Amino acid sequence: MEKLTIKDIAKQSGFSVSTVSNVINGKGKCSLKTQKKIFGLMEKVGYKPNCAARTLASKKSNLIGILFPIENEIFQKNNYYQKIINSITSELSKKSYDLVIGNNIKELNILEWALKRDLEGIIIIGDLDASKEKDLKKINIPIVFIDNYKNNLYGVNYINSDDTIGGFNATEILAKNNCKNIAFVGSDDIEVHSRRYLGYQSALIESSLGEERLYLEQPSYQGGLILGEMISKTDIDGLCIASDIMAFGIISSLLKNGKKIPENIKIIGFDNTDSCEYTTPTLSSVDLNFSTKGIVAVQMIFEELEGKNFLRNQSIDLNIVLREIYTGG
Amino acid sequence: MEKLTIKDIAKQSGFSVSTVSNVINGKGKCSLKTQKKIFGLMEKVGYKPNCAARTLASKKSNLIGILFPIENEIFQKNNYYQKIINSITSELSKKSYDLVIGNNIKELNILEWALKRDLEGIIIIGDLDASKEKDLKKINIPIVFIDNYKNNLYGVNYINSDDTIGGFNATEILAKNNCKNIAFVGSDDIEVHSRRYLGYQSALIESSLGEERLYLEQPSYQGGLILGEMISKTDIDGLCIASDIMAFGIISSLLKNGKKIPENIKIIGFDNTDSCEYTTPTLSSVDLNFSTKGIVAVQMIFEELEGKNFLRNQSIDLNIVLREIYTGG
DNA sequence: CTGAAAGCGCTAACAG
DNA sequence: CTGTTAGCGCTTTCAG
Repeated sequence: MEKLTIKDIAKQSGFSVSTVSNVINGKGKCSLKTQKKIFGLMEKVGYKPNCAARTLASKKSNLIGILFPIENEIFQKNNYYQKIINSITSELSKKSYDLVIGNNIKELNILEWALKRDLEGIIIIGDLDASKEKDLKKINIPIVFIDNYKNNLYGVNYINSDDTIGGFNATEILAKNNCKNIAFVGSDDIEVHSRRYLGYQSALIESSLGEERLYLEQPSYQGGLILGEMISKTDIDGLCIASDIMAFGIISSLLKNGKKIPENIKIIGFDNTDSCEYTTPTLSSVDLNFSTKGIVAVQMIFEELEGKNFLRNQSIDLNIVLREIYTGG
Repeated sequence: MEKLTIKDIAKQSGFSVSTVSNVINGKGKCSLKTQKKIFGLMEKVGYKPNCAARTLASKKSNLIGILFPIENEIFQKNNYYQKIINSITSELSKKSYDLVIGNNIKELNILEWALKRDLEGIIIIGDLDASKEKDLKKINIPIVFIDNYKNNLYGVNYINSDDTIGGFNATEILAKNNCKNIAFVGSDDIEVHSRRYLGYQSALIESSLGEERLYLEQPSYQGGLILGEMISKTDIDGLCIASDIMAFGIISSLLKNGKKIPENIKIIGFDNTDSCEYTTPTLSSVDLNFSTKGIVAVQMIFEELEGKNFLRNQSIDLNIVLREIYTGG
């Protein structure tokens, strides 16, 4: 564990400290020769500028913070983390930024955290306690919300899916596959579910299909089990379910009640969780493109950092992954 | 975005900078009164010491790095991230440390990363490129490997599961549930699978059950599908499968070939992925206790940092989660 | 294009 | 118990 400093590089290369610094940061103009010499030496001896010193002197920490809704079960069950984290870190690495994870979002004072770590940007997944919103206003670094549907805060960026279109498309696919009695399943508690329901409604009208059928329950596997029991006693032949987890519960109840899937009932869920591939039959589902959201979040932050910022409310296309349940087995 | 410094606190409290610093860091002895006054003021004005300055002066960055095997599919499918990250960050928050995620493990020079960020510890999940091992030797901060089974490196800590016991216990449960022809499924490529196989072998002997039956394939859903076809033509009535993902493929094939689960075949998988709860029937599985591993990793690092370190190779108990497939439905 | 010198905010001796 | 002061390693004026 050597500890080379910029002075060592200056001495060994024969240039002054400030020249080395300029070369490293691409400031001031140095001859290409000088640059090559200095970069060459740095590479050779394995020198990397110390982040703390750099941050202290320039306030550039090369650090982006991320906050997860650890108390939110839906997020926890969705393999959100790896998709988001992998895409964010790989995008950040292009400019050699690192990602710091906020300790326990409940107790964390976001403003103080941003200040003490000199964060250059913050990405927040899901909903945020209303009590923290006022903190956000005092923070003057780029902030991006992903999948937060309250988008009423001034001065921050939002990245979401167009859930209404998702509901519409899913329902339309069911209709095109000869479903005549399509029901919608969701939860009262969840904002996005109501948007998906809106899409469902439009699609019914568009397809001239009869009255709406709405089933509401807790957004859990258990909730799904309960609804599955009820639904198995109806003539419903198509289901647009706002959450895969609920869908799995419903499927379980339907199968136990002798329904055949997809012969009797065709189903499309939301979230495209990994489990969709592993159930029998496999489940078609609307993918919310977490990876893309992560990449876009980073790009937004960098753009705002570079001054070409205009705050945005961006919608990321979703796509429906069709599996057995759709194809008709 | 105010920018209070330690000087402001010193001035406002009437004490000197060093006294304030001492109070913050619990160094030297200050009267309780002084402490209360200073902490009270800090709280009141919302002052938090700047990390960069602190790190520069003391080398204490309060930062732990983590490296994920982003190229490893098995890890990606296992909801590893949230369990590990949640447990690690919550444990770190007790001492107000933060977690930094390493950019793309492939290109990352771990030593340089540790040096430039003044990391105080590193947690590495899964296998590491052999090419990076030599880097590790030059790093003199605590390093903990989780679920790396090469444990042959000197000077680092390892946290693993006792997979042999896992294989033994799973097989024993099947035997006690009247399975007479129990087969083991795994993949040649994966180190831990062979340990689980060892446990399976012992359990067969222990239960005086006939000859071993070993099925090897790619550790994927596809691999499972292939094996399921083969297995459905045999008299096997119990399966110990070293990977849930393979199990899901096998189950799919078995069901399609008219086998009833668990009536005809009882199955126990490994990893206890979320999907186990969502399949019909639900799948029993050996849980590898990722959360516990995360907590223990942090504790090991802190202990080593505090000098009470002795390098360890610690095994975390695993537990089998029994679901429908075991109960007999 | 290059060099000298003043800090960034904090810690860590070392006096008092 | 408390105050002064010299850096930590880097960036950034500002002269040359």
